[in-house]
Amino acid sequence: MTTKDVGRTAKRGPYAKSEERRQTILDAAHAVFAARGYRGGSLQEVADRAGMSQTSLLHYFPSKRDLLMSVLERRDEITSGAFPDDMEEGLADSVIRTALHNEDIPGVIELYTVLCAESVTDEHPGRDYFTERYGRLRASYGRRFAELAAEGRLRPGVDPDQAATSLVALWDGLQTQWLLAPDQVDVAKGLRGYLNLVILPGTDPTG
Amino acid sequence: MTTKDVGRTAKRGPYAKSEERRQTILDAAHAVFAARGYRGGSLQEVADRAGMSQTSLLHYFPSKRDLLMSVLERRDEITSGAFPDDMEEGLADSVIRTALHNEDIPGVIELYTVLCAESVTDEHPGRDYFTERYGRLRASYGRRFAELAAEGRLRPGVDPDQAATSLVALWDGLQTQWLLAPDQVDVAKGLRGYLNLVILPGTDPTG
DNA sequence: GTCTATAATGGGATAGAC
DNA sequence: GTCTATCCCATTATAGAC
Repeated sequence: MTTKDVGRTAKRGPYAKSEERRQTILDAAHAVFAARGYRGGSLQEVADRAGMSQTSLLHYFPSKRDLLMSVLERRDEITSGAFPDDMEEGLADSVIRTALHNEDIPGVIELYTVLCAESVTDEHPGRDYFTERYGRLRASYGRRFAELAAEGRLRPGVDPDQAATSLVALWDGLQTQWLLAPDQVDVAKGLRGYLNLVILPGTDPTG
Repeated sequence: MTTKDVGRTAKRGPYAKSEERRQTILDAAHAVFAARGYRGGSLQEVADRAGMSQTSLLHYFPSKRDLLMSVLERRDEITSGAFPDDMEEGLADSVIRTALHNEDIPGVIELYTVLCAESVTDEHPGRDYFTERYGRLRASYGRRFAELAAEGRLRPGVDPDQAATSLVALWDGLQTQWLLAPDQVDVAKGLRGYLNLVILPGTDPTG
């Protein structure tokens, strides 16, 4: 959205076409890395998809590593709405909505699952990104669960921070199984099941 | 164990040394694939670790793909005891024990996490292995939860099959987070937390 | 900005001597 | 069984013409 607006408001600016080109490349790279991983995907394949030569691609992104980092940064924009801090929506509803939303965007879950696990390998450029991302997610959901606990809406004995870690872990694990057997695994149902166990029903409908 | 026994009982047989060599290679390949993934790891690096040339390695395993499949098969032996069908132990205790056991074997969790996610990429040789493995795990744990349900020890409203899927998903996801931040994530604790939510205490101490 | 050409490196796999 | 030598292919990245 931000990008398109730039394109509209600065259509004749010196960077308008260049920015459009960058977006095309990022789309292509997203698809390639999702389908083949970072190490398994090649700049040539990205260039083919983007309709340009491999060297032209390197004019916009000076290295494969840079390209990956830009893809990861843009992923956050695509899935924004995924984070629980954006509205007065209940935690459970927010999570389920985001899970269903992501299933509808081709390649988003593949990219995330593949690159995340690949990032734990030696010298992988995406490692810091995922480490920091998980830290943020645990802290963010931990706060939400703590709020629920303060309202007496967390099941007794459940630790907010552990619930946050487990929610994120469950989500990731369900997506992995879903990618391998989409007919046998229902991500949203699994998340709902967990959240129903942990969160007690409240009088406030927005809980 | 099987391998060592073969070595002992057939020490002077024609295949004893060859089998030993194969095990050395599999150890090396396990370490390399765990640290760099399948696509990121090279036969040369495996050969270096095993103390032989890359071509000698290919004498024992005709292709990189064959090597990977053998590593995956042997992984099941290394982690045997991981499956809940081997003794009269409670489901929860069995899971926790296996989780702690795996943490102590260097590279086992790395290998599993990295290769599993990598296997969802295009034309990855490990894909069928992980798809079938998940199918077996869901079925196996699904039966265990169903048994508990029949004893009235599953929390009302919890579906046994969904609990099985979720347990496996949670386990995987916790391991991924643990690999990226071992000081901030406790796999066994997270699993125990989930199992305590789902399984009700029983009079039988082995439940 | 885009391309061709190419450098520089590394990959998996094969042939064949010993 | 083990090695050297090599093939053939792919990769990322750079140089430089246009």
